[in-house]
Amino acid sequence: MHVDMDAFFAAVEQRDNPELRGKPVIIGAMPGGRGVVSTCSYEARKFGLHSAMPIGQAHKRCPQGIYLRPDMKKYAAVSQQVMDILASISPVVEPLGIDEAFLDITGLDRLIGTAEQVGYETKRRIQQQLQLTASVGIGPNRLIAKIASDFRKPDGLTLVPPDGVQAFLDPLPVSSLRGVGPRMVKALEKLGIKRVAQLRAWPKAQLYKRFGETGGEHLYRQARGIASDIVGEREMRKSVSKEVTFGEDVTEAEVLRETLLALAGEVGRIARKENLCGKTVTLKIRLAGFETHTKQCKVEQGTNSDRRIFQCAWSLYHESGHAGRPVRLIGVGISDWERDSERQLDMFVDENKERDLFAAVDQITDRFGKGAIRMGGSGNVEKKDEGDN
DNA sequence: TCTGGGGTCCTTAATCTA
DNA sequence: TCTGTAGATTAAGGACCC
Repeated sequence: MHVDMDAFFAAVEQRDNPELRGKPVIIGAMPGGRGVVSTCSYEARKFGLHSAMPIGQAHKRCPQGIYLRPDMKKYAAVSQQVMDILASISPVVEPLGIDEAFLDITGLDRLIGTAEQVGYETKRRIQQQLQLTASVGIGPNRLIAKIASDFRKPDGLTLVPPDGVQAFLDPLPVSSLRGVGPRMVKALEKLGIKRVAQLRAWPKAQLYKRFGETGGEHLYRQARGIASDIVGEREMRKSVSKEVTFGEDVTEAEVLRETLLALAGEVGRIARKENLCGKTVTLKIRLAGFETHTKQCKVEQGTNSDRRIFQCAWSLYHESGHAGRPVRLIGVGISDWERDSERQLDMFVDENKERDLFAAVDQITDRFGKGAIRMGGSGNVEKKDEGDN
């Protein structure tokens, strides 16, 4: 089962401010500045507004709308309440972003009822406890459940039985499928493919030829409703990053330096809070004209220090060859986490540099196991790069 | 005309390594 | 010890998602 909150940010604001109810509410950038619509109420959607629309365009179409900046702290708190309710339905909940989640509802018939009854009960609890509506999709796997929750929005419930998958998918536009965005839609349209049924008619070999092994396989499976039915925990994050778009393009090095320093501080703070040390630092810049570049460098030892992150990013900026050009956006991130065992081994080797090499090898083997080191043919000792040791 | 911020995953080309 | 090569890794860009 997939549960998706309706117009989440806007709905929370409307719930908490009765004067906003029934009105077009737009959460995102403020008109006049740079930015896009994050979420908007269904009243605003009547004017053609939608997520990711440039804020100027939105304001043109709906000048009477109420424009608000997002209050992420508040939404995160409400999100936690939603997740708690979902946890009261099933022990297996996999959050997906702030406003949606997958649930494994296998075997709940004795406890709550049929799959459909589980869906309605979930909606009822969210409505009663939080005064918010959610849309629910139920299917034999993640793909079908996810598409189904989108099928009757807002406040909808769609159940697709295993033998109804193909009939459900066939008439849908290919853009309903996961990973099919504007670019892929265009590419498929060129082949005369607009709906899932048309996609399904294409042989696997042809799809492989046009979209590569990964892309082709992905399309082939999705057109047939084949996907994983495993609901699990959320995996560990793979990167931490912060970026800002300036109100006006910036050329002065001092402003960029100060900004980068602040961003590196934010990244470092989050990494330290989550006990993560990254071995790769990435600088992102977007120049006037929306020309975007990233540049990364490796650090010998994983880091989450503000200073170190900033130093790397700042030298990357100078190496980039873009110094002096007007900058629209600047950002920095870290990734490629250092494993704990890796750090311990590095520290141990550092401490023992001056000692007899072979005595050190014995000690390392004692402490970290035989797999931790390997002797090279010319007698050099290398750190082993795989395995938990 | 305008295009945020925080992510993930894929592709491609260059480089390293067994 | 030298050399060609397959496979892995890295760096950058881009598509996509919420």
